Amino acid sequence: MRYPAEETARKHERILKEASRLFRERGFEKVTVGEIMKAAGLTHGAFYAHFGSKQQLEEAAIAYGQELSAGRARSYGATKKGRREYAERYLNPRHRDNPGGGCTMAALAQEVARSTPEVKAAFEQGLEKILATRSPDRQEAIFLTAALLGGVVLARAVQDPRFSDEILESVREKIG
Amino acid sequence: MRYPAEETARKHERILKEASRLFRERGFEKVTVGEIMKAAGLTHGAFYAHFGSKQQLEEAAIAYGQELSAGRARSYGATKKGRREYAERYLNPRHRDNPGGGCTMAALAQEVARSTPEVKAAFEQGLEKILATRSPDRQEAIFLTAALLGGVVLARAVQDPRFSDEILESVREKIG
DNA sequence: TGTACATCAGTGAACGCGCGTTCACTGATGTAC
DNA sequence: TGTACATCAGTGAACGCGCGTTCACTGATGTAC
Repeated sequence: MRYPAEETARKHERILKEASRLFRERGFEKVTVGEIMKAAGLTHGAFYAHFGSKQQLEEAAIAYGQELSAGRARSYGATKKGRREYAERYLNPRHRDNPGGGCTMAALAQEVARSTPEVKAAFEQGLEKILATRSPDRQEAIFLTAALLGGVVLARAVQDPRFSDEILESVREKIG
Repeated sequence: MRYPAEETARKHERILKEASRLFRERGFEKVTVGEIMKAAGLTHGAFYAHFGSKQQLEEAAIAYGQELSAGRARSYGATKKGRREYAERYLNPRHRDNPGGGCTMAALAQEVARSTPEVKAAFEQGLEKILATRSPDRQEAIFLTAALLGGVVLARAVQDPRFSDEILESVREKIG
């Protein structure tokens, strides 16, 4: 049956939000269209009224997730203090243990690297926004982003929790 | 039919090598057992004479890839010069454009993070070896590894080649 | 303002493909005697 | 040293499951008059 336009828009947003979260938690491949729709409170068939394909959803979810990150990003100028605060928030066990609520790049950058030009473009556009927000010193912003990302990615990939903590702390101290 | 033990060992090694390369190029999920076996010059059915499952091959391939990296790693002490040389080799367009021949962590760390404890343990063991080889200053080694990794991961995930080069250069300069 | 009809988001069954895995079979190797 | 037989890596067909996608159908919404 037909639904009010406003309600449809809300559902569309919900699909995006849940897809973004699930993709960050488990990666594109390990999340099914059915799961996403279930998380959004719908059945899988309705998916194609909102997105042309899973591929296109991935694109939209990356854009959505990067937009979230850009919204959370704060300028810290290029001061030591600002940078340290940034690092403490990012290189944090809470962030490490909650990829679904965390940075899209730290969760999906490698899958994006192997994906379509469209997905990479969405990632890139978001990254540009995040860099611009973080610092007027572009080189500094790029370096900080790479180091933070690398720290969280490594911390998530190891098995021993103490080693993982050590990685977060080491990168934090060297940055700060 | 039965084959000489030595030949079987060579084939086993070939499967591992090709799996490691293909996984780095395209990720675990996008490479099939059939493709790996074809690359190794065999048919897919023979796979289960060498490995218990695709999962177990992933584990072995991570260990294999990390071993390769550890073998390539060189100690640079904690000197500026050594560090700069390291960064120049790692944060390099050639490395960026050749994931199949490059660092396993830069290609697969995020998939490892979502994988089994066994795969993460194999990753971790390799990382420990690489850290020990790189520098006696452990904190320094961890930081350098994170920054290098983050730089290559970001450079691979963006669409614009000039932006990608800029990322490599920025991280290189800030490290050096 | 009321009526007739077109629209379209949503449901759930079904389709078809690809993939990991299994299996019957082969035949040279390696071993027991 | 020779003979008989068990072993087992490899082949290629087949299986079965899960997934993305399609489709006939529903019925309230929104629109035309």
